[in-house]
Amino acid sequence: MSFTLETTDSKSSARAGILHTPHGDIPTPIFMPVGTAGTVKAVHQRELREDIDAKIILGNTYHLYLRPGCDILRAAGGLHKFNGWERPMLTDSGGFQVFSLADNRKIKEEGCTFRSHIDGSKHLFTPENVMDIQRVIGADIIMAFDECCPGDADHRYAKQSMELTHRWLDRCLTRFNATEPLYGYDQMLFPIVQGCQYRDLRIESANYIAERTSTGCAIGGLAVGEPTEVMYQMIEVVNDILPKDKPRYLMGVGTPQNILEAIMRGVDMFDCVMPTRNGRNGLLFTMNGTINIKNKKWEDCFEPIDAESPAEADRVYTLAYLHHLIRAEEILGLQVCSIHNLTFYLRLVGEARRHIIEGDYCEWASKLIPQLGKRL
RNA sequence: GGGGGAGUCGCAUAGCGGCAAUUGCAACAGACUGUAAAUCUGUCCUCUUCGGAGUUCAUUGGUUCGAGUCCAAUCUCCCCCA
Repeated sequence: MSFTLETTDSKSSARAGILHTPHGDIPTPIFMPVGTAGTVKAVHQRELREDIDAKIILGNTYHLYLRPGCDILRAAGGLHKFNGWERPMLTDSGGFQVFSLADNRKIKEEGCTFRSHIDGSKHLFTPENVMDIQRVIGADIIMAFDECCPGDADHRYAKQSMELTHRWLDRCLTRFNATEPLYGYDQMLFPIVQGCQYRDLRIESANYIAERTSTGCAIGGLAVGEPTEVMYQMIEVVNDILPKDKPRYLMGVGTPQNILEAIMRGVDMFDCVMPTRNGRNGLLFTMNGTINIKNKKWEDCFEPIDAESPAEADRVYTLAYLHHLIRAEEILGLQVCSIHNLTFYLRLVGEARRHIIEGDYCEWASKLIPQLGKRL
């Protein structure tokens, strides 16, 4: 299990590579569709494989632990067997839920206690049991348990939070190294850089993580309320320190523009709920900007959603029809929007990779970024 | 023909003397970044320099300081009995 760095752009930090996993190779830069509960919402696996051509999808430790639970996942033989996805998977550790479910949790040195959003029951997540749960889920790449620090945290809080995340990382590593994979293939553990929007903390954290990874590094705690420019600066600071021969995963980001900017700064892997969630809410991403398909202006636009798309839904259905589906709250509308957006995201990173290899990434990206931000 | 009931901002509703007027739907926009999200927010009589201003509750007239609310007549619709 390793990472092959193929090309580094001469005018930026952009890279093209291949991440090797037990369930297949992943070309980078890559976007990973989010499948929190063991399913990419509203998307069948056939479409995920054949139309979208997702190389790797995510699952979530917190959500899968609560439902269906470890007993079922273990009995199924892991999440790959349970949901039938034969390509690589990555699980987030529940660190994001420390942030997003802040009203239902309490952080302690030992770990984080959650009040289940499903039935109110209490659950303690520790670095140790989060490793154990991710062994049971069996994803190819698993994440360290961290605290995703809010973007507006003050320096004092951000420092304490980062130091806690570092101590938790050491415990994750100890447990991970003391346990064996359950299903006959290796798993990779990615540690996570924190430090909020503070340069000194990001530097400290990047160094800490760089010394402790053997597989890849994640950058967390970004796109959580701080200005976009600050996020870009933090990515630069961190990627200057992280090992060049290992993949860098920017967690939870982001818009198409964010992704191109981050690739330029040396990021290799992305995930985000944006294409699926915004898709279900009627927002389509295109190379020319975004479309709010709910808007009246699309009611009589009988053009295909995207005639050039590899996804059948994009070629077969028109914008007017999709407008109708979403207006009528038909389930197919959610499916088509999700398929469209994910196909777009995967094509975007695929194009990025091609331009990195061909040597004109910066020209291509700088021209495209302003287009992507437009509203159609 | 007789008796009873009802007319409120696109539709459906609330309203029982101090109201530009409740709620739902529809409509028109916006938000969404390691998913408590097929969710949430705003606007929704007219004009506005966003402070307000002006017209409203079938129609007309009346009572009252004040009427969507009370009274009378008219118009329309629904139900029951002949």
